[in-house]
Amino acid sequence: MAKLTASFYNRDTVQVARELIGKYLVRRLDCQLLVCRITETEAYIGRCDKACHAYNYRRTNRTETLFASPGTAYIYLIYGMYHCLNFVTEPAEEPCAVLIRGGSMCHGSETVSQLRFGKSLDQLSPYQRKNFLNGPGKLCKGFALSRLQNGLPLTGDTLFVCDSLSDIGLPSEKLDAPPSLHVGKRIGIDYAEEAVDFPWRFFVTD
DNA sequence: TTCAGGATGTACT
DNA sequence: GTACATCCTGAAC
Repeated sequence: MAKLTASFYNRDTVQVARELIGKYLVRRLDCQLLVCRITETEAYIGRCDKACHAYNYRRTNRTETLFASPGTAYIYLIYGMYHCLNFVTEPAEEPCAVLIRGGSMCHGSETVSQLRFGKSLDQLSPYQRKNFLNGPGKLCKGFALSRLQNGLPLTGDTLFVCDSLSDIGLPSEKLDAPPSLHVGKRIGIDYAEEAVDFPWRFFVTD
């Protein structure tokens, strides 16, 4: 299976965040594959970014994973009940990561529906279908990701990213038009002073 | 369609 | 004690 290697993540964090848009996030759960196309990311760079948990190289139990090798999953609990999935970037000891903020479902929808809502796909309201994976907490819940998966290597078989669905033996998507990439300010970091204005969020619209 | 408010636990001061 | 890289529900429009 062709998955992105550590060298993909071992680069400038903003560049990695931009290039992750449109790639496929794959989660192996028991014998099933859950797959979505990544539609929204944000870059966090510890050496200069007050919004980053490891700003100014602050190293605590929670941020330890951010200092790990590029291509490691950093997953933490937020607001007491939700989790956020990040990919560690740049060389080890540089605390940088890309937050995966949202996705568009490709494969395994029924399982994800059960994980998210405890209901079958055909029992969901239109509102629930529309807001299936459009947020970091939703994506983690739907893909069964929690702190148990913190530190997992993205070069393994449990969680990884690939360029194309054919890389994992699924038929390719046919998109009506190549989605256009948007750039903007990051979300939910109003406390971060000058860093609130950094244009480090990337997303596509449907 | 948007809005306010509450749920919830951990890290850090 | 306070803040937090969020989400859901229900009420009003």
